Amino acid sequence: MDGINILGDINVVNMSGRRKTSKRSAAERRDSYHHGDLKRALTDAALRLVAEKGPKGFTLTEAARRAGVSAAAPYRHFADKDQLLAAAAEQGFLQLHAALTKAADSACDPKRRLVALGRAYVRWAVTHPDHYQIMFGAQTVGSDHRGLVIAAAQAFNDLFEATTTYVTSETRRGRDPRRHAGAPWSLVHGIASLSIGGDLDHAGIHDDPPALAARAVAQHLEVSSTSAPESAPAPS
Amino acid sequence: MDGINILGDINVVNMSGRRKTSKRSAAERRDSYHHGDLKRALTDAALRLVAEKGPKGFTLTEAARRAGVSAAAPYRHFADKDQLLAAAAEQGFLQLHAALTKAADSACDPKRRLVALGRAYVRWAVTHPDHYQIMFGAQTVGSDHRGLVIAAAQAFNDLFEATTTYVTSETRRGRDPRRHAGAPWSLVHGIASLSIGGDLDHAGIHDDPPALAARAVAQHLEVSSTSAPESAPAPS
DNA sequence: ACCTGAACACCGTTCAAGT
DNA sequence: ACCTGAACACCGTTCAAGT
Repeated sequence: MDGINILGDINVVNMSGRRKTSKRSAAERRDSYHHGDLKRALTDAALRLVAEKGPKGFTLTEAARRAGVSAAAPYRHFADKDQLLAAAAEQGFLQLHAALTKAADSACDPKRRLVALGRAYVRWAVTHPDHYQIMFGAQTVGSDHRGLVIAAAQAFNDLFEATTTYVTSETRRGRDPRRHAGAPWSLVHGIASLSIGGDLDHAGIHDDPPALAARAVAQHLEVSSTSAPESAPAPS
Repeated sequence: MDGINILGDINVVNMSGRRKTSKRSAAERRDSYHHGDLKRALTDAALRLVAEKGPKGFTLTEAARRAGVSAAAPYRHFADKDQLLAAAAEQGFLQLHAALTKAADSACDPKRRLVALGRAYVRWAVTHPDHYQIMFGAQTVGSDHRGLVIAAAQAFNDLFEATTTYVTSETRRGRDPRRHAGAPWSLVHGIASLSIGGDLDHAGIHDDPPALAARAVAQHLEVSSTSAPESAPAPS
């Protein structure tokens, strides 16, 4: 096995020792009968298709074509089309979780942390619109994909934890702090969705979405606070 | 023409005078060669399909089948599948606009009005999840459907107007009040989306979504205000 | 003016057969 | 263990032909 997988790109894997260097298209990159990391190649293709043609532009056949395999090949790795999308969504939630964790570590103050999380959430969403659309297109809840549900819960839990910490530190009655997480979560998801959908732009709201999120979360936590609402906080 | 159209349901229209009362399925309701109001029957079928099987459960063929016509018949009324969805989305935005207008009239105080709008927005969304999913599934922005874009703008404008009125009445610096509409809009859209998607429920947030919206908007407008945040305002 | 029937390309999925 | 090729049902769309 002399093949080397390059994560995040189509793999040039070969069980045999042959080399073919004349062509570079996805279909030509495969030297042997076996692909090597078809699973990854397919989720990557799904992301690219969504980025190019929107959520409805993804088809299993086209993804297989781009990966250079037959239309039946994906079924060795995914039960069906939805399971492929679920796998892509899971990837997304894991990345989002990582981004949120990193943002949370950068702030000690409970309020600043929640603001940082809101900004990081929206920033990740708008820089990965293809992922984000798949994550909330394939309904996370109804999915029977175990990993997806867990990964999504982890990402959302980052917001919940920060909200809980803030609420219990600031408020006199700390009962049911989970209840207070609905608003900030909805706020950042709404900004992300409307921004990716182009609705904010179309309505004449051209603010930088992450900055808008930071401002809005800060304002929501306390009306008289933080930086002046006129000037958005500087991105980290 | 003795046929009478019943808005909001499959029509029992006939150009001829024949009657057929034995069956009641959609396919059997049509007595004559012509349907009568196929356009409406198709958008209704689309809504029902989305309600039953989710946004991906809608197919033009199945909608035609339920309306009792051939798969080719819809093309006399809509250019393609997306145009049918756009028409359904337009209906939705008109209804939402009406609901918001009604809610706005019920409150004079700028702040209470914005709160009422937020509650009405989410209430309409969660009581019409099929419509709402179509409205934000078929991306409103990129659509070449003139009526849809206008209807959507009207609905959003209800929120903008109320926000502008509030901001200029309350704030010292009233420049660019449109900018302040992004947060409340994102908030109510986020609550509506996450609620319809089942994510809020799944995360253990079982609040009544309209009440959550009212609370969150009120809190966003001013932290020390209105009714106690512990008890949700009573629905109108 | 509106609808049907047949046709075509394309997609999701299955399965026997290849490597 | 992984992939291909052929097959089938189904969907979107078109068009000539019916009422």
